[in-house]
Amino acid sequence: MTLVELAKILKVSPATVSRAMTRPDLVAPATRERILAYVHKSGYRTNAIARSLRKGRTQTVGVVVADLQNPFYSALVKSIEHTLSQQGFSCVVCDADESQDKEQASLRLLAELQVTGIIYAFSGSNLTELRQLGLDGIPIVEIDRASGTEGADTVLLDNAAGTTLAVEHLVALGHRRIALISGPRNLTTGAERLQGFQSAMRAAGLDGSAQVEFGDFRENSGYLAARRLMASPQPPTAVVVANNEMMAGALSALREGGYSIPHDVSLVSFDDVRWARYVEPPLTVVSQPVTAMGEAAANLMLERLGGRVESSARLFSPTLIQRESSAPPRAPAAAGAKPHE
Amino acid sequence: MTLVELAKILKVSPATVSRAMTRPDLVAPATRERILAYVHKSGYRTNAIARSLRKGRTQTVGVVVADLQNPFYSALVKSIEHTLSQQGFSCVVCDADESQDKEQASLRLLAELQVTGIIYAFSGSNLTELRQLGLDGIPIVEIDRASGTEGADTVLLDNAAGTTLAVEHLVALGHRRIALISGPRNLTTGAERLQGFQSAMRAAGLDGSAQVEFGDFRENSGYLAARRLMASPQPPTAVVVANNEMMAGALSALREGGYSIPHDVSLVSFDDVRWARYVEPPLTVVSQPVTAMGEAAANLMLERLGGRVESSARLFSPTLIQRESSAPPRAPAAAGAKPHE
DNA sequence: TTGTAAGCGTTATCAA
DNA sequence: TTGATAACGCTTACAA
Repeated sequence: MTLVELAKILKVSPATVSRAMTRPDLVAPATRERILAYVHKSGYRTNAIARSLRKGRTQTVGVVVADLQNPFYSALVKSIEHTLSQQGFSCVVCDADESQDKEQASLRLLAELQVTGIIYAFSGSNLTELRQLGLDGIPIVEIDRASGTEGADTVLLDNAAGTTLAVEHLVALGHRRIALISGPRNLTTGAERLQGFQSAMRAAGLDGSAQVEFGDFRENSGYLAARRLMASPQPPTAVVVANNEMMAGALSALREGGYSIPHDVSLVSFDDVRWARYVEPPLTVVSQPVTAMGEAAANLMLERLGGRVESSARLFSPTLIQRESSAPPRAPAAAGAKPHE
Repeated sequence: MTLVELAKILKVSPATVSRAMTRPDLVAPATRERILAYVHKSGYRTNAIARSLRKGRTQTVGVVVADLQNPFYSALVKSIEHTLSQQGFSCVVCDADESQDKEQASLRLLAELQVTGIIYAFSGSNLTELRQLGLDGIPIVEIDRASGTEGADTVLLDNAAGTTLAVEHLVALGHRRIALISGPRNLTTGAERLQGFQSAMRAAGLDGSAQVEFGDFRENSGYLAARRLMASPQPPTAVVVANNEMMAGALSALREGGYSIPHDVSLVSFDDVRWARYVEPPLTVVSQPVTAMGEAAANLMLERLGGRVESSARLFSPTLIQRESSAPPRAPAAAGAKPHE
């Protein structure tokens, strides 16, 4: 059923039917009621494709995240979808799978779909290409990870504050040999968490470069990094892990190695995902206000679409949630002390 | 940049440009190369909206799930998106939030968007309305939960086999007082898991109706159900939980109540989500082949769009993964025995 | 092999 | 207040 057919049946012009639905005030009450009644009865639904072509814009927002299965991102997407759908927007969700190729392909597809805006968590694509992808002129909200795209709104965590919180907590417990399992340096979440770690270590009079292992924010890289750390001549007494996926891997590695947590090694990770509190021991984590961040991203997008021109940046603060994976080191770890030697 | 502008610059007709991109074989090699070279250089991207309007169909599939944050569904969505995006399809993802209203609204939106098909996990909407939503004629693949919509393809788990597996495992361990935290009976996953539980109990000579508590597949209902069970005059020695969200709630309740697992009560739940193996104790679960199910759903959709007419049903089998949350009951639970009395 | 022209279902402009 | 008409950007008969 199309609008023209509807008009024919009702013996009015298509324009009138269209107006009755979108600008009811412009239509005489009697006509309006008659039209709306029939529209309702017939189950007619506007063809959004035709409308979009005519209006030159869609009611669709592209959402690109690095990994849909990471509970942090799925919570983010849920929150974004919830906020946008209430305003009549649909979300085309793309999973970049932490891969730049997939991210590029996704952005290309979104450009073709003429999405009215994009909310995305950068996975490393070459930014200059972004504009060439046909995405010029549409609002972009970057979430979690910034790409540096100019003009984009951002919804970010104060990442350095997050690792600082973690380090200070561990130092207060008496740890000196603190390691970091970091994310990639080309992502802001990787670089900033690393930087926060190192400056907090220096502030505590410790060497922040000594024990840093790099992963790719995926489970397996956390596993490997933890193994490397524990195999080193002076294994750390505490490890900070830069995201929840790598933490899962690190946990496996430590269990496999027979280490008791927090007895042999303390652990602090990012993201207060569901399982963090059910795990044994319950994890001390740096928590992000993920629902609020998703809402903020969606609202920034809505504001932009509503006409805001100047770009806006929202920075959220992490909080430390102390649980049982962090405790004082087994023996006072005097700097340079080498047990078993 | 539109196709017409492109044509003007290249001094060919729009039709030729279109053909060069979509049916290259119909264009003379020289013209074709000249066109494609410039298309590439200019960064021109087809306007999918215009194309869809003209062709009468989109390359967009609607995906509706009950709860994006439930790791089972996010894994499903990831798998679906992965498979479909490789074929050039986009996914509009909607979170029904276990609510029929939201589900209806989502389906309405998808109808307007002219999605070319819908993959969805039913949340209880009135089926007859589905057709009136303007969704008639497009392929529907139901996943996880069936609504009974005729003509729809289905990708389902053998749910009854799942609870049967759980009950048989617990009976073999010596349990007699086995309870179920069930999902809602109006969802097939709720009804079938309940039915499998009851028939397996009867097969073991036990009363399957005695201890069944109903939840809504969300965390809090699992918490409440577990509390009710443990407060009963004869608390169960083992509990089967019908999904992972309610399991999280049940776990909280049991820990709060000071019960030791599996010493005081054994636990078996559904869905081998990430945290099931990191939790203390690691959970015995009925596992679904979630990635394969997502792929199957996406492939059924692609086949349908490719022309298959007869409907197709894929049934997947659950497997039991034994971990440490299930063990023999503390004392041999002779039927009718009432310790402490 | 290429061009012309119609049309997909809306909405905006203008005229009545 | 309503209607006629053009246009959004593309694809596809059909014609040349």
